[in-house]
Amino acid sequence: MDPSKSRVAAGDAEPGTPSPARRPRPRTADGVAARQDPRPTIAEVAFNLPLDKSFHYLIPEAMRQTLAPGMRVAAPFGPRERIGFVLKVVAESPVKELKEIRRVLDPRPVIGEEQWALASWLSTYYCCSMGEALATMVPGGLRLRAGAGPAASGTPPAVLVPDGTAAGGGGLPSASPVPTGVVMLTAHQRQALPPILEALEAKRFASILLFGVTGSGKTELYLQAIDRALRQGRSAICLIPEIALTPQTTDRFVERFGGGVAVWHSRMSARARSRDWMRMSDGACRIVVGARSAVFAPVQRLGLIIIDEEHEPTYKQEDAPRYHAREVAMARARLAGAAVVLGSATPSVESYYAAARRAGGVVTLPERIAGRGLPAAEVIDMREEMSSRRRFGPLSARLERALAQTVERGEQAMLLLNRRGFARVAQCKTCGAVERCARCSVPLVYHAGRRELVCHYCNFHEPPRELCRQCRKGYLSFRGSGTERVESELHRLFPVASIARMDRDTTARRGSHRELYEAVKTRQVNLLVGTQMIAKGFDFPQVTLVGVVSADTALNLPDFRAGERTFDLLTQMAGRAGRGERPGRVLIQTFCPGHYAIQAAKAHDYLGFYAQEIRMRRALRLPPFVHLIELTVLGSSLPRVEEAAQWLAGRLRRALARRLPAAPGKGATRAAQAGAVLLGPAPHRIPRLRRAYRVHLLLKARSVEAVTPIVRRVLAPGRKAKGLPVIVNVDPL
DNA sequence: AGCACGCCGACT
DNA sequence: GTCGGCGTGCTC
Repeated sequence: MDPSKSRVAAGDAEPGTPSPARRPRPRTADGVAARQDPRPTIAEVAFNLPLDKSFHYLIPEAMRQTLAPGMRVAAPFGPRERIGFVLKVVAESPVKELKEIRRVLDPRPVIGEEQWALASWLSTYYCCSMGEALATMVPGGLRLRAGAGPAASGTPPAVLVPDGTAAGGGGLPSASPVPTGVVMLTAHQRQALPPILEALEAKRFASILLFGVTGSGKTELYLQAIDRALRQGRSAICLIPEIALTPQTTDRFVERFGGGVAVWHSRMSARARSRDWMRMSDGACRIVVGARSAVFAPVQRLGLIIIDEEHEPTYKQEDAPRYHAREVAMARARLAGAAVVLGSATPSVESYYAAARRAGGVVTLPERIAGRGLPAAEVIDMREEMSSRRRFGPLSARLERALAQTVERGEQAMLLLNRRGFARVAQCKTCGAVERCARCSVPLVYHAGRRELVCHYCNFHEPPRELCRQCRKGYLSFRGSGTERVESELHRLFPVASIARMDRDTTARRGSHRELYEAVKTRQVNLLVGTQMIAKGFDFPQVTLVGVVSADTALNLPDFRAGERTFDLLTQMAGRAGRGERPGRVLIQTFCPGHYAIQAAKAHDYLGFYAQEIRMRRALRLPPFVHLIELTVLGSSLPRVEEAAQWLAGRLRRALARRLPAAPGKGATRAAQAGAVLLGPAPHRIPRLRRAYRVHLLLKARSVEAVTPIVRRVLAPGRKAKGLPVIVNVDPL
C-alpha cells in the first residue's frame, strides 16, 4: 500500500467492504513510508464508538519514527481524551484543523496481520465499526512492556518439539507436550481421535463436530488433539462456557500441560492479563483455555480451536458487537488454516446441520465411560395432577413421594426450576391489578427473602405495599412459583432435611458458588433447588433423584429455539442423576407431556429431536436455513420509535428491491439474490425496557454478507434511524 | 457513546 | 423571571 496514493478521506476509512488493498498493514513509520513526499505525518485513528468513521491526527515529530498501524494512541476527542487504534499512517487529510496525538500506548502493534483480517471480518459480519471490532479483540488495560519479543509482527514463534530439540529456540519447557499413550482410551475414543488428528495434519481449515454424551470422554480427546497441535509447532485455543463454574476442566489442562497453559478469564488482574497476552503473542505460550473472549487470544501459528459445549448460549455476546464465539472461531480458523472441534452432547441445530452435510463432519462418542447407563426419565402430566388434587403446590404427588424416599435413604436430590424469586406475579385480590415495573413492561417478581418486588430486567426493586396501589382496597396475592417458593415448600414437607437453594440471589457473593458446591459435594445438603446454574457441570455421585419442577418455563417462550433450549436443559439435568454407583431417577413435570422436545429428552434421543426440529426449521424458513438479523429501534417516545422503525423498514425494502446493476431491468433483485425477506416493524417481546420503547425488524437472508452492507449503509454513519439508536443483532439467540 | 448546545414547562 | 427536560448534532 502506497501511502502517497492514499486518498481515503477520514470519513470513509471503514472497511464496509474490506479489500486486501485497503486493509491497513503493520509497517514501520520509516522505510517505504518515510521516502514519500509529502511525508506521512497523519495517523488515521478508529475509536470504540458505534460510528463508521475514523479520525485524522497529526503525529508529533517525536513519535514519527515509531508510530505504526495497530498501535493504540490517546488523542483529544471533543472535550475529552480517548484511546483509539491507528488504522494507517497517511500523508494528507481533507480535514483542515488537525489535532495532535497525545500519547502512544504501545511499544509495538497489538494488532497483527491475522488480527487485522479478523477485525475486518467482525466489522463486516456483525455490522460494527472497525474501532468496536478492534476494542473487542484487545483487552482493556493491556500494557505491553517495551523491548520484549516481536509481539504481533508475524515472526514465527519459538517451537519446542517433543523430543526436546529446539526448533527456533526459546519456548517454555513446561509447554512441551507430555508423551501420548499415557492415558488409556476407550474403543469409541480410539475411533473418534483419527479424524480429528487428520484434520490437524492437513493444516487446512476443517471443522468437526464431536457429538458425545456427558461423561463420554470428550475432554481426553481435546487434550490429545492439543498435544498434536503442539507437536506440529502450532497453538491451540479451548473455549469453555463459564470458566468460573468449571475449575475442574481448567485443572485438567494445567495438569496435563503445566505452565504452558494460559487460563484466560474476565476476573484476571490487568497485570496477569498483560503478562499472558505477551507470552501468547511472542509464542512462549501456545495453549489458551478460556471463555468466549479467549477466541481472540493472540497466539501465534494457530492450529486448533476447541469449543466445548458449543451449543451454550454464553458463547453469544449480548452487547455490541454481539458476536458468537463459535462463528468467530470458524472465521479465524479459516484465516489461519486451523481445525475447529465443536463438542456437545446436545449440539445446536445449526452445528449439527452443517456438520451432517459434510462427509466425516460428525464424530460420535456414543457411551458414557465405565459403562454407566443413562437414567430413566419419567414425565409427570401436570394437567392430571391439577384435576386430581385440591391443594396445588409446585410439586406433584409423585415428585413429593420420590423426594421423601430419597431423604429416607439418605441420598441426595436436585430440583430444577428456571425462575428466581418466590412468586412470578403479585396481583391484587380485589381488582386484579398486577404490580409492574415502572421502567419496563414486565410484572415484578416477589422475592420473599428480601421482602421485595424485583424487576428481573432492570433490577428495580421496592417493598410490596400493604394494599393494592391501584384500588387501595385489596391485598396482594403472590402467584406462580420460583426457586424460593420451592425451597420453602421443601422445608414444610421435609423439616428434618438439609435444604439449599442455588440461584443468582444465593450466589451473588464472591465464593458463595464454591461454598454451595462444596456443601453438596460433602453431603451436608440433602435437597438442592436451583435455576439452570445447577444443570451445568455438577458431578455429584450421591444425587439419585433429579426433578424438573416445570419443563414448560423455556418451552412456552415465544422463541423458535424454545424446543432446543428445553431439550438441552432436560438432557443436562438428566445427566446429573445417577453418576455414582446407585441408579438415578429423573422426574419431569410438564403441562405438555406430548411435546417432542420432552419426549425426545425422556428417551435420550438427540437424533429424534433433531429430525423433528430440522423439519420445523425448514418449513418455517428459520435457522439454519436462513440467517436472522434483528434490528431494534430504541427511544423514549413510542410514536417516534414507531416512525423511525417504519422509515427504516421502507429504506431497507427499497434497497433490497433494487435490481442488481449487472442486469438492469430483468436481473434478480438484491432481495432475491440474497434470499432476503424483511419482517416487521413489530413491537418487541418486552416493548419497554429501562424506560426505552423498542420496536424491531427481522431480516431473513441466506447469507449475512449479502445483506449487512445494505443495513450498514442505511444506518450510516452513526447506526441510527431518524436520529434514534438502532441495535443490530446478527444471528440473535 | 459522551457531551454541549438549544429551545419549551413548573418552580425557588 | 430561572432550572432542567431531552431532541440534535458533532467529535479529527
